[in-house]
This record gives sequence, C-alpha cells and structure tokens, in this order.
Amino acid sequence: MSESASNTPVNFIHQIINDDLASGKHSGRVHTRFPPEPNGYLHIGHAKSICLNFGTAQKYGGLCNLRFDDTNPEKENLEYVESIKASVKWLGFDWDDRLYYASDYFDQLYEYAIALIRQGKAYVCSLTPEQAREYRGTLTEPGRPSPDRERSIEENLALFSRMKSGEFPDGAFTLRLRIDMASPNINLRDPVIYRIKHQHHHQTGDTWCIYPMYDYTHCISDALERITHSLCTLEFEDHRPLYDWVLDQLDVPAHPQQIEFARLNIDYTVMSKRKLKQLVDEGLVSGWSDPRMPTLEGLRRRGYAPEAIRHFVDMVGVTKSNSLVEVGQLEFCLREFLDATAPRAMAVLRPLRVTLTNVPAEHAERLVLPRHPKNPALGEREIPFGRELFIDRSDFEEVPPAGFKRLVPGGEVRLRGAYIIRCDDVVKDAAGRVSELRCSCDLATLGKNAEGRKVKGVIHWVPAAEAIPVEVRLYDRLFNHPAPDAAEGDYRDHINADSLQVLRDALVEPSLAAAVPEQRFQFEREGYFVVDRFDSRPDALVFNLTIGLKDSWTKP
RNA sequence: UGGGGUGUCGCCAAGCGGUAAGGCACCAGAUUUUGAUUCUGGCAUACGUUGGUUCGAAUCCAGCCACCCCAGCCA
Repeated sequence: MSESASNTPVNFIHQIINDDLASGKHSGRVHTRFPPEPNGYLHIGHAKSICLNFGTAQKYGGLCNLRFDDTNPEKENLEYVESIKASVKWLGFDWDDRLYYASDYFDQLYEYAIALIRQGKAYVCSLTPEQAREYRGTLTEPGRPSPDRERSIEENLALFSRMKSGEFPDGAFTLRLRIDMASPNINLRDPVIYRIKHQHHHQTGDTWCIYPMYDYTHCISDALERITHSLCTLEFEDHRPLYDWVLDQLDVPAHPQQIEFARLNIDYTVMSKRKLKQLVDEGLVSGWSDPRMPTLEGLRRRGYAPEAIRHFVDMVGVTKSNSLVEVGQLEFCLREFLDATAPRAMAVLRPLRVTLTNVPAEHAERLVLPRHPKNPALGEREIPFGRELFIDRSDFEEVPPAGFKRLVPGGEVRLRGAYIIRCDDVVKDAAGRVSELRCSCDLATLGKNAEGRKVKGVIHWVPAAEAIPVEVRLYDRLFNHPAPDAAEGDYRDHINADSLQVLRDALVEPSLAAAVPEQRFQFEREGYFVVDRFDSRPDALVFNLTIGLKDSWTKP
C-alpha cells in the first residue's frame, strides 16, 4: 500500500482519534466501515470515503468493514453490489472477511424495534405521507402529535407484528420513534423507522415486507459491528442527535462516534448518483464505465491508476468545509504517476507518409530505444528504420505559425531516437491535400548533433512497413462548464459535444504488438494511453487517451 | 426570519494566543533527441466583516455578512 510518507498534517478526524487513543476511549481500538448503498456505481467522491475509512484503519492498525447499506430494495440490485466490491478492490483496499449487509441485521433490528415499543418510545402511525408532512410542521413552526402517538403498547405491538406478517398494503402504516414533535431539529420530530414495502430484496428475498430506515439502521449496524468511529458526510450532521438517541435507548454492544466530513466535489463533472444514472439511462454516455464518467469503473477504463487517485485524495485532505477541487489537481497526480511508470512508445494518430529519398529501399536498420528515459529497469525496445515512415500531420506545416518547431518545407527536424531529416518536396493529391513528404536523411546524425547547425525540433514517427494499425479513442471532459450543477439551465445543457473522437487510422510502433488490456503507455509527445479493457483484441488493439501531456506551447 | 455547519492566495489546505506551512495553478529562468519530465526563483503586511480582550489575535469574546445542509414512508 502506498503508505504515503507524506508530511500532510493530521486531519481533524485523526486528531479526534489521537485524543481517543490517548484517553483510552474505545480501549485503544480503531474500527471503521465503508457503507455504500448498492444503488449505483461508486465514483471518485466515494474514493475519498474509501481512502478515509480504510486508510484510517490502516494507519492505526485497526480494521475497516465493507457494509452494504441495503435498506431500500427498491433502488438496489446485485449488479451494483458486485461493481462496488470490484471498485473497492481495484482502489487497493481489502475488507478480508468483514463483508456485511445491513440486511444481515433485519432480525435484530426488528427485535430492537419491539424493545422500543415496549418502552413506549415507538408507535405505529397511520398517517399518510401527505398528512405526516403536515403534522411535521415547518422549519420555523413546531409539529403536532400524530393522532396515533398515544396508542397503547399492546396495540402497537400487535399492529407492528401484523405489519411484519404482511397484512397491510404499502403505506398503510409506519413505525415511528416517539421523540419530540416540537424539536428545532426536524429529524427528531418522530422520525419513521419502518415502512411497509412489499418488495423483493436482493439479499433477503421475500422474507420481509417491512424495511427499516437509514437513521434507525445505520447506528445499530455500527454498534453491532462495534465500529469506533463512524465517518460520514456533512449532510448527516443533523442526524447525529438521532443516531445517539437511538443507541442511548437500546442495549447495544457499543456506542460509536459519528464524525462528519465534507464530500469531495470536482469541477467539470457531476457527482450525484441521480445524475450519473441519468447520463447512463439517457444514453448520453455508453454506460457506468464510460471512460468519461467520474465513476471508478469509468476512471479505470480511462486508464487512471489507483495510486494516482489515492494520492489525490490524500492531497486534498479532509475537512468540514465544502469545496470544489479543480480536476487539474487530479490530473497532476495522474501525470505524476504515469510519467514515472509508463513505458514510452511512439504512435502516429493522423499519419502522413514520409519517404526518405536517399535511404535505399533495402535499408533495414533496427534502432534500440529505452522504454523509459529515467528508469532503465523498464528495458528497451526495438524499432525498424527504413526508407518509408509516417509522421503526424500536425507535425508538418506548409505555412508555419510563429514559433513552430516542427517540420516545414526546406526545414530540418529530428526523428525521435533516429536521424535528422530535411523536407525537400511536398506531394499533394488531386484535392490539393498534402499526401506525402519527400525528405532526405542525414545519416551522420544518429545519436549526435548535426554538424554546423542546430536542429531544435524533435518529432515522433513509426516505420511504414511494420507499424501496427490501431484504433485510438480521444477523450475530453464530459462537460464544458466548471460547475454543471450550478450552471444556468439543466446540467445536460453543458455537455461537451466533442468529448469523444475516434481515430481509426492510427499507427503504433511494433513493440506494442503484445500490449494487453489495461496496460498503460506514454505515446511520446502525445499523452498517456491505456489498452481498452473491454474492446481491445490482440489483432485489433484499442487505445484510450487517459490524459494528454502538459502542453506549454501557446500557438500565436 | 427555526436548527445544524463553513468562511486563510485563482483551487485545495496547514495553523489550536507569539507575529501567515505545503501542494495545484500561474509567471520568470536553466537543462532536455518528448514544446514532456527535472531544476531554480517569484507568487497572502494578509486570514469574510466590524468592534472588543491582550504586551501580542487567523487563533479568545461579541455583533454583522456570505455560503452550504435539514420539512422522503431516500441514503
């Protein structure tokens, strides 16, 4: 694990844990949990929670559970369960044998509910959702007691039992906590803890037709697992009094401390599951794992490295202030990791034929280049060099803009890892489009400078005969507004229409013939690319652009 | 206008009464057979605001302002 020996100061949660450890609060234990609801795919925002929870456990030599918060079967399914497990593992974390489901506790939760009824702290309510809303009051006015609030314990017990046995239709009754209808905290105004839902559950099948609510389930699940620190996002701050209230009424094995932190937001994307699901359902992207999606599956397919994501999360820190982090920061971490680890290769995205007129057709030289400029351990690769080759169309201009360092008519340029060439002739097709460059090669410039002149430009190339045709998918950000959510109009109005460009005529150097899915490379002077994990085949490679190289050349 | 939170450089973020860390971005140079990488230097008399306490305040107190969250039988 990347035990980032970073000098990042301890965040406020770790300060709390340090204090707890010092005071012996949880008898020296640190036990956290990552509790996703299986109602969608995990995204980069969840990465923060995963790294925080699993990372905290690691840091303190404690444990972290993976627990599915599966109390609403309506929105959940097994596909989501599986993808969540895969994403957590991909990110580099392991829950060992501690995989739990809130639904594992349905029996115990039911018994605890009966205990609450017996204490007169819960009652069966017949108010409809509309009525309940009315009775709840508003932000500034207190609520009123439900007509059922004083129902007898015996009656509540009987009714709750009948709810469970399926005697009533959905919505007929709810079980509510009896707390305080006048509380300034609306969460304490007799919250519903059980509702009737005749709904098949992905874990418990048709065993249940009543399902517990989050507020009631989460604290008890934490307690049963003897979690010490229950980390969640800011919007649950108001729920903490309820979390504590429930545990205070019950005889549970522990009373975990809920601590809230700010969720991660990144610009130029959306992070809500509802919107991500909408993008998928409306076909605006190819699926949850579309390389443009901020989902962990999407980032994975795009070529993001777990190491980079972990470093990023570490870098932005954990606080209670809402923030919008620039994607640039994520991209920095990505490039940093990829630059250090990705083998280099040459790929020509938009080929332009070059014939070296002074090199005989039978010239068959094999150049040997390092796979990495700074890490010799990555080895070397061989590239055939001969009379015919391809360069990228963007590396030649008939009428170059000021500052253009590449090939121009009559000009010279270095072929990366090879020789210096001069463009003697520009051949055009019937339509007037440049179709070929006829150049001469200075055979005295391999590994050394040209004599008597300075050649600044270096361009990449591939040998014509042995280059491998591949498909390249160029990705750009999905939205062209830094805050699609906050922008005027619908967030979909800000989708970047050019976020995907497919190039079918690209060519890569022959050393890439054996590239396998998910293998990452730097295509020199272009960017980092990854072999697509789903669509690439050995005889038809597909590369996804992960992220371009930084480009400081500002064209005039 | 009830309750709960947050406000330190363009973006993150340290700081916990002793006189503004760091990263990203940006700018300027150097090296470079990737206009990449690397390297060097620059980048908040200022901490939402107004008062107060103090020898001394981003840090303590009070008022004000801005922004976020809460009225699901969602999580």
